[in-house]
Amino acid sequence: MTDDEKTTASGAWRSLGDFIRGQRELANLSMRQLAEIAKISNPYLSQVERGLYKPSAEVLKSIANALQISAETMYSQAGLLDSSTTRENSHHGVEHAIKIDPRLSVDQKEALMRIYRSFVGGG
Amino acid sequence: MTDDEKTTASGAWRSLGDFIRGQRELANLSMRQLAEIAKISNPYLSQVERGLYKPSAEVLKSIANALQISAETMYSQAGLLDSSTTRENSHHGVEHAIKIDPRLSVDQKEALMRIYRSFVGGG
DNA sequence: AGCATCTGCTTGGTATACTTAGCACACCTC
DNA sequence: GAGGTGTGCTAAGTATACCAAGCAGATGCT
Repeated sequence: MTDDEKTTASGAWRSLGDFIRGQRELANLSMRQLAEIAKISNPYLSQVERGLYKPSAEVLKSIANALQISAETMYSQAGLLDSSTTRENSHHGVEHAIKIDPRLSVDQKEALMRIYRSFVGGG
Repeated sequence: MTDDEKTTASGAWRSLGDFIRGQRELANLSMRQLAEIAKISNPYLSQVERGLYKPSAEVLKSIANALQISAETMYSQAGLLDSSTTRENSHHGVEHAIKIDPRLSVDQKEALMRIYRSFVGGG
């Protein structure tokens, strides 16, 4: 590990900072302005842009919001969305949909899964 | 502010915890097992599931990974993705997924639909 | 009974995300 | 020149995310 690259703020987070700074300059906002809108402190924004800290998802979302870009893009830049999972959920289709349905209880999910699997033969 | 509802862990985070616990039970994993896979400590997982802490996006992603669900779904549950990005996930979920599954026959689809609707109360 | 081994949870500490106050330099206006 | 306002950055503190050690109850085995 070099001095340039601290354990807490290496690689991806640095490029995320660059990305944010780029977007901020593109929007013609000063650090204090953006910080104000995003409801974070300007020193903190400074550290984030230079890759010294890895901001929490909440902050990330807030910044994305302030910069008028989608939170998804932000997370993607931050490496928080895995490449494969980004767009297509068609992979697991039914099973995935059952899993994440908030209206089903655990027992109901298990029942549906069992039936579905018996239908398609797999798994 | 009441004693039941601490400032740091109210509302949305609690339901996120419930969601995680549900998924964990669905996968038949103990806390220690899931914690092991997700590379977090089991006490921490305990607190998260009970809504005492709001986990960072990294942890969220790791848990999602361990539970074999998409990080996007996780963030969505955590309220970290704005409404616009939630699109195809929970909205037409199960019914749509069943409809377009090529491995199911028409009869099987109807059966699954009937069961699903009976679970969620007719919709 | 007694020991082994699960389960989830509590406690107390460390690491780090985040803030409030303030520095140093640049560009104005008087 | 001195004072005012803009920029980004540093330093020191607080809040909180996260971990290691260990407790209490449930189950099972001999």
